[in-house]
Amino acid sequence: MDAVNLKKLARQLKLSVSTVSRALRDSHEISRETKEKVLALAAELNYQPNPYASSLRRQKSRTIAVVVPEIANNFFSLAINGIGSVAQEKGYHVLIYLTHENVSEEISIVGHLLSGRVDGVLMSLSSETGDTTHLAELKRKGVPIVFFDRVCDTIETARVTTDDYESGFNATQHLVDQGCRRIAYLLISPNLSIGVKRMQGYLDALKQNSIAVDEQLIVQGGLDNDQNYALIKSLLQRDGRPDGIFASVERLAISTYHVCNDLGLDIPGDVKIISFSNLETASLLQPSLTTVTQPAFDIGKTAAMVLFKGLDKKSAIADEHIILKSALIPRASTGQ
Amino acid sequence: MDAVNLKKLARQLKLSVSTVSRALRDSHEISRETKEKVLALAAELNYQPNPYASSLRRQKSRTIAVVVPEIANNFFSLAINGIGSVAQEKGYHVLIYLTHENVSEEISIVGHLLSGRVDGVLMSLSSETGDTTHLAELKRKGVPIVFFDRVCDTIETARVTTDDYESGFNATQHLVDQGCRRIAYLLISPNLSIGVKRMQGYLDALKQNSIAVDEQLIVQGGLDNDQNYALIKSLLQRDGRPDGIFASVERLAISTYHVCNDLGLDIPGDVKIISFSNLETASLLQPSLTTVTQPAFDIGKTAAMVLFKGLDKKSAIADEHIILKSALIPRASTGQ
DNA sequence: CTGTTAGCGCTTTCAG
DNA sequence: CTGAAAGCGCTAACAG
Repeated sequence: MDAVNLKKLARQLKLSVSTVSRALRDSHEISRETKEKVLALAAELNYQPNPYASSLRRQKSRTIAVVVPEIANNFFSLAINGIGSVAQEKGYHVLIYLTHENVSEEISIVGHLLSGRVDGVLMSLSSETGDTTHLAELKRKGVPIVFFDRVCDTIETARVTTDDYESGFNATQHLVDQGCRRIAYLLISPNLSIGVKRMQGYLDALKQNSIAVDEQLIVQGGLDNDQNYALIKSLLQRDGRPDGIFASVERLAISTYHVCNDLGLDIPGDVKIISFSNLETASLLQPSLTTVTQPAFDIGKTAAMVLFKGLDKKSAIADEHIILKSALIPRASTGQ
Repeated sequence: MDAVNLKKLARQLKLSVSTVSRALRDSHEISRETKEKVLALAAELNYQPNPYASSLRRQKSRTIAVVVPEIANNFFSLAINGIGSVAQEKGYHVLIYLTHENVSEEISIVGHLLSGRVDGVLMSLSSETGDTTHLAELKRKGVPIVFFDRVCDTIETARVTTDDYESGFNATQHLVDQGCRRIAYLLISPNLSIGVKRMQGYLDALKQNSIAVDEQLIVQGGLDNDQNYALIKSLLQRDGRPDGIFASVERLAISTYHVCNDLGLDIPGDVKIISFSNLETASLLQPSLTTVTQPAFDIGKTAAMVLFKGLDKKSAIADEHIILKSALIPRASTGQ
């Protein structure tokens, strides 16, 4: 009984379904009065077009998928905010898929996306993802993809990241400038573009300062916080303990704080720490963390804009790499 | 050329479209060999059913909407995780909508949801939401809704929250037990069920301890952190400064920390603080925050389960209030 | 067990 | 400017 559809509007207005449809889409080949009548009744009955009928017919859904490893993570939350802001403005709907840092889940999700459910995909890779044939397949099937943050360089499409190499370099240089000579680098996965590029910056900064690389100081953690805690603890208990630590992700910096706390190490007296982190979290830490802060919201927003530009023009997404600058912030200010 | 659909499979197998359809849905009225042949070809061609055709025909989309005020907020992120875990298991897709704590956005989103795009809605109200006719309308149109955390008591449907009243009471009692007598209560909106119920617990706890309520100690902040900072600062600079503060949301506790820091007030020496907060954030604060921790993941999971139960049975969602216990944790442990 | 048929609600030719 | 008709891909009667 409820179901307000075109047929009902047409019957009530004594018009054909197609005329009503055109009037609602503001077609130029409909008279002004007819349009007004149609719009008026549509508003009165609160007509909502059936999105699935429309999607089926037009072969586009005005829906995009956002595929991220996790959501309880300030970076991804902010990025999703950015994506949402432009999606909403463009009248697109956003489906969220979480891989939980898990390739098999990622593959299964990407498989679903072959169905035409979405017009495009925004994606940040899981830390387990090494092989990328599932992504190549998605691309091959013509689904527009834009990668953000954790990108895939082997697929010809747009990537949006921060200046990972430069900020890795600068972060390391910052520690050197503070007098550090034994600088550790913490990462969570060798698969991830971000960890690798930031590390390249780290290595080059060391070289430029004529500091020998000590493999022992490069620590690869994982997804398990307890394990990371243990790894970092043993790093800080070794003789020849590092005097500086560069954490390539926030979570590792937090574990480092906990370790220092428990070992009674003074920050920054005994060990200086710099990390990729968002400011809010950093400002909670005492003494506050020196951070490299990514413009997470803007990364999401930019990635979405690039995708929509492609969708609007119905052209393939350009194979470009957009790099947004992150900021090195020596000390997060506390309150205001 | 690509488009693998039922017609193509049928042609290639010399079967009718309906037989193929039934075989894929594992109907019991199809022979085993036919099924196997169909499944084999479907797998080979990597057939993905068109979700929109199916949704249109069946009038259900296997999609739910999650409407939340924001996403860069640990509680909602975790709740969405919980929702996602059960949605994925049930084969449902999750559309995310953000209201940004804004009624007008909420109304517009709810309006979209009248279209039949989703089979059900999981929702946490914006802090501005006073009038709820848009929600009543959604309910009236037959869209199943489950509220979680920030619920709407005037709509007959399921609500999932923590024990807001009890934990408000216990939090206040905890401060009294610590020797506090001038206990302030911080909230962000008088519209929100959570703020009100927690406050009722606060008031009753004071009464039970024969402590007079001082209206001056009930501070209503808002969405702007700077303003909250200022309000809390003036609260702590008054003569007759509170000796205990109960923040009904994490964000207000963090502002309180910043104020105390800047005013040189010792926590918990000068003022004791307890707040609804997640443990991870609390453990970053020094000295660590005494918290009331909500089972955010489980709240999301439970809300989703209640919704899916209704969808499975095609019955209306029961008008029930499910209450999950939150935990009062005197001190977040640091490391590990 | 399999096929034929009739739509779901919408957009879009093609005719007037 | 408006209408009639076809069809997007799938499902579900209804036949056989």
